[in-house]
Amino acid sequence: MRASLVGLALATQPGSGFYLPLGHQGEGLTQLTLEQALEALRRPLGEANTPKVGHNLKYDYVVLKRHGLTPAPLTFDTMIAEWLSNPASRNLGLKNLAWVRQNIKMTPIEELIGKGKKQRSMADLPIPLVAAYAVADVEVVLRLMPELERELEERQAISLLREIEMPLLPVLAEMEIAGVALDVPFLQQMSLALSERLAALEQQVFEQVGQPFNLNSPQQLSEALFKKLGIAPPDRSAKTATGFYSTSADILESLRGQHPVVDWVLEYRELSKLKSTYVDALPLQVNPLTGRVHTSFSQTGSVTGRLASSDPNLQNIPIRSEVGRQVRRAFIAAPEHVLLGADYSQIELRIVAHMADDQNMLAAFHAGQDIHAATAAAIFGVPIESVDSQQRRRAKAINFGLIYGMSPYGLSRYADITLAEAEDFVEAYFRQFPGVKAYLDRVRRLAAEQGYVETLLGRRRYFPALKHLTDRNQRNREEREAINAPIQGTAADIIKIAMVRLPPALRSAGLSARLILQVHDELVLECPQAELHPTAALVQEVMSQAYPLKVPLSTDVRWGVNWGDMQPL
DNA sequence: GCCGGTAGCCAC
DNA sequence: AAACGTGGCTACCGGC
Repeated sequence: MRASLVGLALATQPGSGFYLPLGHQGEGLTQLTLEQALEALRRPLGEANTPKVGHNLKYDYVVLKRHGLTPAPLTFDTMIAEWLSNPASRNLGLKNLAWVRQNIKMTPIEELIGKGKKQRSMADLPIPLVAAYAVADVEVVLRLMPELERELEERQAISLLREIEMPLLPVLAEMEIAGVALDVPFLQQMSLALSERLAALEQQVFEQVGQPFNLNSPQQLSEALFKKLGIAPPDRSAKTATGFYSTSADILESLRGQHPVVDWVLEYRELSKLKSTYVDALPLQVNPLTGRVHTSFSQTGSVTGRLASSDPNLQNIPIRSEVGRQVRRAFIAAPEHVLLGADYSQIELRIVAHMADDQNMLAAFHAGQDIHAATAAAIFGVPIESVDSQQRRRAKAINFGLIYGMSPYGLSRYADITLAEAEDFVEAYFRQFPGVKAYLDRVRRLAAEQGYVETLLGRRRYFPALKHLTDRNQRNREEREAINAPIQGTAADIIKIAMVRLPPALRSAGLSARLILQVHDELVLECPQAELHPTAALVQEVMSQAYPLKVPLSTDVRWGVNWGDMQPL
């Protein structure tokens, strides 16, 4: 969203490439103005009978779209293809890919523009140099494509590419371009208030410790707490790799009540995290041209099929604490618009119920029950109406643990219960949900035997070494990853289908809402106020019907003028 | 000044 | 802090 167009390299086959210099400093375009050149490109770049392929096409799409050009149809992206073939690939960059797959040594970009402070723009280089570099890029893509296509067919991933990932690409690009509005004065006011509170907390801590130090330094804080104040570390082994006693929130929580500074440090940590990561950082990310924040969605950034968001990451905006929720209130709708949020309810557990074909779990979802309460009722042997909050909380921990490939040990830690209790709960759980038990055993076996696991739509994650692993820790870790991947990945598949279908569905219905964010199980749209109800109904329909399971895909919709205060529809 | 590792923590 | 999955960002800190 910040780049400008310097030139365009195109090729129809290896050896045919050419380069159009469009934005070089004082050179090029001797015959045409930039506007004329862009106008001449408009039709061929959009020509339906001429498929476009490339590497990291979302980047090209965003830059071209900002210059008034919409490349289409986009049929093959070698970066996405490599990632689909192996989501753990470390060769997603074109230069790496060319080397490992074609033995082609490509010139690193630093060799042209340098790096660090002295880095220059492509626009400042001689045109022939840039032309050679850019043409190599497009020709290598054409050389890589047939091999990747064959491999995807072999691995039965070609339909994932054609039906999901390639259609998703322009959807993500449009979301990035749309961006989201931010209430900067609101955040600035918040920043001042946080500064005051942080300074007060810091003073209180310094007075207790007897001297000032850098409260943001875990090492200095460790010294202060466990040496100067003589607080007893809860566990001799709780030292970090650097030899200091850990000061993590977990540890500090367990020390509450032992010394007043502990509460102050915890509050300081919470507030300084929010201030530095969100309150102060987000306003700096507002694009001066659009006045909005444009995240970058990485389509190849996870091993499970999820998206990742960066610069800034808008998939980890706080919500759980009250001050955190305040940050979310800074994300606002444009004038005359509202934000529409739609999220899948318990999608991962529904996927487990479906894939495990567990009759008890399927029945709970069919009955529309609160799944954690229903789980508690099952494992504690009480009627669902008499499940208390502690039972529900423990059942919820087990359900989460299930998705993460839990061990009783991990559960005991997370749910704050003894190991023996955790073992009892897990045993009761599997007795009540035998289909789930059988499913987990099956996934572990398949991961080892065939060397991969896959989602309902065939997205694979490979575990080539699992069969031979003798290291217990390593083996258990890979088994947990193998259990989690099909669950998390199927949820990712499903919301991607909804995202691909939503824009044409909105267009057909004559509605002008735009997708602006995706947060794994949630979509956020910016919607004209007057169109809220029909849009909400359509979004709910498209999401719920994206991929029919044995249980309904329940979708909750909410709206608000900001992302922090949303009310159900 | 740049880079990478570490500690810690935000989200789903 | 850890044998419970997937990510990204900030501050610190030491090396170059």
